[in-house]
Amino acid sequence: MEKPRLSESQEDYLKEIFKLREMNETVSMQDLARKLDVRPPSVTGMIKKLCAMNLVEHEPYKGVQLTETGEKIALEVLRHHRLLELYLARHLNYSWDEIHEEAERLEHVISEKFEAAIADLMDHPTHDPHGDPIPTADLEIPDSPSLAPLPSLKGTRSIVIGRVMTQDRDILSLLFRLELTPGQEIELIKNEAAGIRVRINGSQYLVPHSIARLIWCENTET
Amino acid sequence: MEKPRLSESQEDYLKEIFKLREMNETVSMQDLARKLDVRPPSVTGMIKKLCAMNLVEHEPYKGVQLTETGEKIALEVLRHHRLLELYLARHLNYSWDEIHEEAERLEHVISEKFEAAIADLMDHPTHDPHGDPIPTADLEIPDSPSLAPLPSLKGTRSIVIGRVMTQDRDILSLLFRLELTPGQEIELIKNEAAGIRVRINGSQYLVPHSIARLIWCENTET
DNA sequence: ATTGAATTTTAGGCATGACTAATATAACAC
DNA sequence: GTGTTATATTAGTCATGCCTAAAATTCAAT
Ligand SMILES: [Mn+2]
Ligand SMILES: [Mn+2]
Ligand SMILES: [Mn+2]
Ligand SMILES: [Mn+2]
Repeated sequence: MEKPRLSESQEDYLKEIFKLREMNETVSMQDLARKLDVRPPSVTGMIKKLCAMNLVEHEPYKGVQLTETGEKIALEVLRHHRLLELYLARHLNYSWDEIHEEAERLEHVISEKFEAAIADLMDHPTHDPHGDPIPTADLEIPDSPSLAPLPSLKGTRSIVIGRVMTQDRDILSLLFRLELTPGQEIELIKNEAAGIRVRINGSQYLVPHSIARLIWCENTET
Repeated sequence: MEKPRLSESQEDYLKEIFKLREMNETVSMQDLARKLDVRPPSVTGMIKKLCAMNLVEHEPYKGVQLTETGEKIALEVLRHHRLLELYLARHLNYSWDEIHEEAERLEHVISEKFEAAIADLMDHPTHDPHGDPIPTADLEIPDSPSLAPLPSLKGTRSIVIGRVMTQDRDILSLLFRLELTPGQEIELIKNEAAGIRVRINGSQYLVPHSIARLIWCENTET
């Protein structure tokens, strides 16, 4: 059993399969093409290779799945990514919307030593600035509070944002200005046709559904 | 005039040409092949491309030279590399012999934002842990004290190490154990056939010529 | 069951950046 | 000057990872 180091592309494929699997039941070739910003034939080719390496399994028209080994690698890359995001924010004064892009490149390039160094420095954090869980050093996903998308919450009450499900710079920068960030306590006023009305630190907003559905909150039963 | 981002390979070629030029009068295709650890035909091919991009000039059997533009890029990469080395040593607890390898990969991947962030954090340093000058943000080489290789120094006197001319991990780790690092004051005892006899912090060594010639010292005229 | 649409794969190409084997050219020693 | 050696180039391959155009397959709706 060799360990021939994967290419950046291959690492991104595995990582993306993992992330898509977290959301959807099944991961299609097209999903991958969309997320990775390549054409479908490229996905076919790469998946074929990853299959041959026993990193993924593929049932045509049914979906792609990671093998044990493939998942380990995906988690390794994800750990790099999320540790880096937090590090850039905390230690290098990156703003909320800048960290993803930089981490996307660095994740493939840092050594295990680098990973360990920043993890130590930050006291082995469990979540990144977007609320995404950071896999532990032995590649387990840390426990997270159970979360639900903002539009699914009923009643009028006070809740806490746990995670934002986007990496889009424009949306992130908007969320930041609206103080819609993980850890923030918000008051649920009313679920209206156009969006969710909330109060945050005194001021009231109507958060459009397109945005509200990206905001997942701690699901404290009333 | 486009700015199509160079590949890591191309950046390494430019950087290596610059570094070789600092030492030797002329830079041959073979020098490059050796340093970059590729075969000569690969160099021919790449140099041809870099010529077409107006980043280098090449007179066969005479040598390779950077153009203005090529040199700017080389300095940019070199700045990344040396800032990173210092950063890894200072902020992430890397040892002297580990920094080069990591910086070699990171240098191609960090953004200008990252560069500026670590430069700020370290108060715009002028030299890396090996004593190599760090090009400034506007890509000038900072003034360094005039240095000379240890074996070339005459007389018996006290001098200060300014720079070590190697990136070899084994040699670096040796130098570190012997306290032969930039900033270190050493006492020149005698230039012998086998090497240079010196006293450092009380103890005496015979530094073999193969190593001594890598140690450049501030040339304080007696 | 049939048909039309969506999904996926095949076929064929292209750019990069390496390689080996063979050839050409310059430099140098006599 | 000639011949030998070091240096450089050419020619031809290969692996990656992407692409477009076209064909195949499955799904879904009637
Ligand atoms: Mn990536
Ligand atoms: Mn994140
Ligand atoms: Mn490099
Ligand atoms: Mn250095």
